[in-house]
Amino acid sequence: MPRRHGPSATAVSAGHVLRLIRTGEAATRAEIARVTRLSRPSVASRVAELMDLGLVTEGDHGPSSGGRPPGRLAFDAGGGVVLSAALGISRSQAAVCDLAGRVLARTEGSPEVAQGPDTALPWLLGTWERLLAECGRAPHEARGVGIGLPGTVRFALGRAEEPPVLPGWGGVDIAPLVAERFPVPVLLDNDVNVMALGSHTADYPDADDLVFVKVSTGVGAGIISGGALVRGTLGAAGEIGHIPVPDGGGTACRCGNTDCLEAVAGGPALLARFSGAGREAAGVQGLAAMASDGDADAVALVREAGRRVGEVLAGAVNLLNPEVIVLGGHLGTAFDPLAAGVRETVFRRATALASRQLRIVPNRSGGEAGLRGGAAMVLDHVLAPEAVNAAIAERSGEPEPEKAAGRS
Amino acid sequence: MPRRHGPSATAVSAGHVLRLIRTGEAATRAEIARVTRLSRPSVASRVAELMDLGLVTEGDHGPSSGGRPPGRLAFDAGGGVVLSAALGISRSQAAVCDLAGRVLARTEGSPEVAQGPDTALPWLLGTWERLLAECGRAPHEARGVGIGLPGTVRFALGRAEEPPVLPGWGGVDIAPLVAERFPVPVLLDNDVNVMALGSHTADYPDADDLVFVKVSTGVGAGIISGGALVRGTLGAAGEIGHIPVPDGGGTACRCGNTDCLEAVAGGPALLARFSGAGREAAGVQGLAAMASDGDADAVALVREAGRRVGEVLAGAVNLLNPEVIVLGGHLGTAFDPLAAGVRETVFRRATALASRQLRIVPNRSGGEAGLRGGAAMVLDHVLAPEAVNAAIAERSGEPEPEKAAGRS
DNA sequence: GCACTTCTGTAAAAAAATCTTCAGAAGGAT
DNA sequence: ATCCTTCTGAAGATTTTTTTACAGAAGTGC
Repeated sequence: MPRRHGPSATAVSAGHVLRLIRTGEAATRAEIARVTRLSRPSVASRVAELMDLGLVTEGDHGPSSGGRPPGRLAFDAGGGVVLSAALGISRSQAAVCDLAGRVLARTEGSPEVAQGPDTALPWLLGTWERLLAECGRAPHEARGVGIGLPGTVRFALGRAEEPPVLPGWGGVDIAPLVAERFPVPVLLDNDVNVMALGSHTADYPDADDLVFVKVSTGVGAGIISGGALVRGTLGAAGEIGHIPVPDGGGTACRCGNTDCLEAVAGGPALLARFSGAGREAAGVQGLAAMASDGDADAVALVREAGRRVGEVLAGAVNLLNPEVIVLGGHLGTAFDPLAAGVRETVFRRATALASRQLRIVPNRSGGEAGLRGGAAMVLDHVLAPEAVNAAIAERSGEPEPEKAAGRS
Repeated sequence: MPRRHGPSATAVSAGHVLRLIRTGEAATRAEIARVTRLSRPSVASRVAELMDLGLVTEGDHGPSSGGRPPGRLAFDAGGGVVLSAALGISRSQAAVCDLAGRVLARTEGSPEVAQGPDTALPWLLGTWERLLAECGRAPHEARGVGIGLPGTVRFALGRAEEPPVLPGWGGVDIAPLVAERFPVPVLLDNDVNVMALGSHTADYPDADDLVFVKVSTGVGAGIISGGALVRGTLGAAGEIGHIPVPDGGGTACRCGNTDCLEAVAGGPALLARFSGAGREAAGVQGLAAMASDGDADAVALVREAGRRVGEVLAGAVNLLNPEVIVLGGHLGTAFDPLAAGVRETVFRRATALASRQLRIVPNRSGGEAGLRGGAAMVLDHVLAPEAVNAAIAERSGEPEPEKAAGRS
């Protein structure tokens, strides 16, 4: 049966072919031709374009099925890099990641971030350049930048909401400042949202309904629903730290309310109770370490915190029906006691249906969740079929396809 | 400057042109050409295809800007219909809607639905045919079917989850049964989800983060985040009826738990308390009507119910940061007292940031929310650019573009 | 009333993309 | 070792799509 000419009913672009290769749906030219019903030359042309962009490489030969073995095509994770950062008051991280989202080089430290973008941004840009050199990459190889920072961030606007958690960052248009040095897409989001994205992409890719909970000094959540982040109107979605919990005992929270989850189960509250019982711990991390080591007092405290977090999460489970809840943050490193507490209340308070498929799992990315998430965020954007097609068109067409003259 | 030939960097399909016309971004051929940077003949050809499909009509002449006035293009809402249904235990509705989602003809009643699809489906199909005849439309003009039904529905699977709220409907593949009579896309979802979609599309189209709350016999919510429905793994998202409320007094709920929102603020609970105070009402609707008329006892009761609902919604606000909360359902018709109670607690318990832009508003669609939502659900699907392109390709190409022979 | 401007439609030409055909490469099977 | 099968690349032919060019239609303004 001769195929008809011209584009098929469902046009298959180079970006679409990249998706087939990335997801493993088709690994050789012949396979792509079969799956897409495109002719071999068409496939070859698209693959060549992707190779030009450095997004695809020809790997080892595949298994022969009786004839010449196919050239196995693979997504070229090394064909570029993305820059990633996780900013925080007590800790900041920066990394260079490959196109698969793997961390190639990273740094940690430098708390100058709390002094505002004027001092933090130069540090960040310089750090990225140093990290690029460290792993032998040129700055022009960067294809995108993903940044997570505390507080509510207007993803669409690319800046932090007022009032900011990080002093001085509110209302500042950060993306253009970064783009001066790295003229590529710059994406920003809330730190926990980014961690959720990282956990989803790196550790639980099949869980399209995922809630990432960060339990550290503060308590926050990043919500992924149907594979996409839930951000809310102002970017304030996932702020579970200030949901009131029953039997809070009237504990005052820094937000002005009482019985907030954070005031009851956050790091400072636990540390205060720990020292009230005559024990001492080196911060939240120390407490988590002691709980992991089996210290009875610490375990009890963390488990109780888990119960409190679980009370709020039960509501979230009923509301969102997630598939997995990931426990992250410093207290999340003491996974067993924390999860025990969470499970206790979640499975008691949530409806049978909403919790039927629910799994409560650890953050497998450890301290890299934020960095991986930043990379994943911008990779989603940069590797999307439309973006890839646009990149191909730009490479062989006019350099600047200026916007239409009509109404914006 | 001469334009270059061939497809532009961003291919603009007929489906995309339809979107421009539907959203009002471009209303004339010349305008489309300017916006898309397509040549006039290309635009004309795409417009002609859309006219062939009955999706676009040439309306009255637009205002002249010094020369021949442009032919004003408009989305042809009358170029087809969609069938919509909102099934429930005590009430079922069916409607024929135009392509703008407006209800052309509707019926209400017939509680045979509780006997399972075997008896309800024939009624539904027959009712649709009757309604089609009523508004002078042929069955083949139907382009899609959207159905909302109580309980958790697996949207992707097109059937209700076990155990079903509607007896006999669990696990039944409903879409194929409907498609036998109407060979068009058949979409199913939870009734409240569908109402949320209807409220979003018809009444609050700018609110991309919306929570629709139905307060009737049961209490449930439909969540729209970023313009898309939040469904959850099993389709159980939005089941707020069984979130435990503080100070519930140990009220037993039919689900087995205690202090569920539904057990405290649902219709039966309110009616019981009303009659306990020596008053009588004709069901939930009657109670709502009395509250709307200013009956002091009824108002107090509804307002108290609003407070209870608000306690749960405060958590949802912190979690999802919606822009609007729509109060629907029978009790929602007593909007003022209900909203007063909801506002009271929501704005006390929710964080300042999450509730800063929050509006609590009435369901403006009244009893049509479900019907409009069913139409909106399937229209989203049928009028999507890809679907439109596929329809055009099918019309002038091979009738059955059989699937690729490769792996599924 | 007439020139001008703007918008729309048709036809021919150019460009792009696609497919088919042919030739070569590389391993497995007999 | 030779044939066969499968996969890949290159050139030519064909189709589709798009653009340019031209002609007509329908208002406005002088």
